[in-house]
Amino acid sequence: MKSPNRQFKDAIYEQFSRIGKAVSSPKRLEMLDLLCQGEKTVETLSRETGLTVANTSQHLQTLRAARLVEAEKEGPYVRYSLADQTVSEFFRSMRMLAENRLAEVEMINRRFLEGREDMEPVVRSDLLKRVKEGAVTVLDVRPVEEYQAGHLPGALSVPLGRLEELLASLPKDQEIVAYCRGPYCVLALKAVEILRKKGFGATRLEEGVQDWRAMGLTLDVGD
Amino acid sequence: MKSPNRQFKDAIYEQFSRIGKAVSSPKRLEMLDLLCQGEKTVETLSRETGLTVANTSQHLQTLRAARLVEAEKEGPYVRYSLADQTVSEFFRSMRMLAENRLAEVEMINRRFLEGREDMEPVVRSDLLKRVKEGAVTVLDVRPVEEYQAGHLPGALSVPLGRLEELLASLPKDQEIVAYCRGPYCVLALKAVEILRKKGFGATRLEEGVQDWRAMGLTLDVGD
DNA sequence: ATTGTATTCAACAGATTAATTGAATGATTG
DNA sequence: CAATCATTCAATTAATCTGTTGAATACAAT
Repeated sequence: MKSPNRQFKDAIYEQFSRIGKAVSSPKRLEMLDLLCQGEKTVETLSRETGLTVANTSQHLQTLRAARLVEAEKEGPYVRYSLADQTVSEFFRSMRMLAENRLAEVEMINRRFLEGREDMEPVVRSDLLKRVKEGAVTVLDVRPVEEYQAGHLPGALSVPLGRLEELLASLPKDQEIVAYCRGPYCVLALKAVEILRKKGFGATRLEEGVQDWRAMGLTLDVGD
Repeated sequence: MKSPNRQFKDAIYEQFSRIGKAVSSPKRLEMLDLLCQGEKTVETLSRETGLTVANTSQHLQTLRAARLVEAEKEGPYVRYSLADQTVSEFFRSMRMLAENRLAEVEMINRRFLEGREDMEPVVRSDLLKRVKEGAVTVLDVRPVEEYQAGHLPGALSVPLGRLEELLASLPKDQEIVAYCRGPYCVLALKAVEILRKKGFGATRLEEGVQDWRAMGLTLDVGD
């Protein structure tokens, strides 16, 4: 009974909604965010999200059905990764829409950061220049694999768990800037807390590598 | 029992998912797409989408709860409009992700366009220049209100319903280009069919005004 | 073969959602 | 004041989705 025109529209928007359905679950969004940092196994994602492995696997299959991620068997593991760089851009545009439009996001942020107000994110405009001049040390405090998948030029890989043991190799008299996965990741926050307690002049960089990429800056890959 | 860290993450992704939930329904996406063309009343949207008015109203409230659209009472009507230009950009990024990643979209498109293969979209690179030179006539075949909300510089407003009566005023010897809401809108397709039947040299422009805006081009507003 | 590990499948209960219907609101017009 | 119209609300049903559980697969290592 439907006109071909309506059939066409229904079919098209039905397809579009596959993307929407895939990103309508908080946990899937968390996974996508993690995958934006680099590929990960089911188990890793399960640990990071706090879901059971079976549940994680199912969510990943939902994401795969929407073609947002891809799976690849590697040894005993299955490695999931973003299907495409445009997925990362889409996720970022969604994140920014939420930040712009949903006042709740800022409220939650503020409440969580309560008592760490002094953690103002540093200005990033001339950061790279200062890194090159050796005037500042930039730490990538994410897991090593994520550092290898892409990091800011000149940044050192110092996973949060190994920060304490690497403290000795850091310059006491120089400004230190730590970054992690982005504004909603706590790794850099914790790193700065530790560094300050030990007497370092440390600040947090709010942006993650996705943001740098989106700003048109090139990233270093590997070691 | 949950760590504050986890509570924070859950809360944040919960917020992000509000956007995702809002765009997880085909009908809501169709509405958003329509609202990208300009503000509309509940009734108009109901007519365009083929939903009951009550159902349309409910979907609009879902969109409003996610802060994607805003409602404003105007006389006996309630006018809904996009909350923000970034919503339009987000929708576009979602549309393009679907086009890139979901092969089904192209298949549906091709099947629908079957038999109109000659409707190849025109190259747009030098279109505006040729419009200025008067070498080509551009028709905006959407409803007048949408034309007024924003249209290509130099385009004439010729709503599809009034095309027949306006045929006489169109140049027989000149190239005519028709555009509408975008690649998934059929208005321009129909316009071109009619025009060709009457002996005009007409082609279709696949991009809609959102695409032009995204390309950084300015639009004309009003008459 | 057997064991162990990573992942996936299948089935279920509980929660959420979409569409329908009919009634209610609320403002404007006669 | 009554009537009309656009919109919203409330209640219902059918469908879909999430997370859990326990079993099944696939594949190395022993």
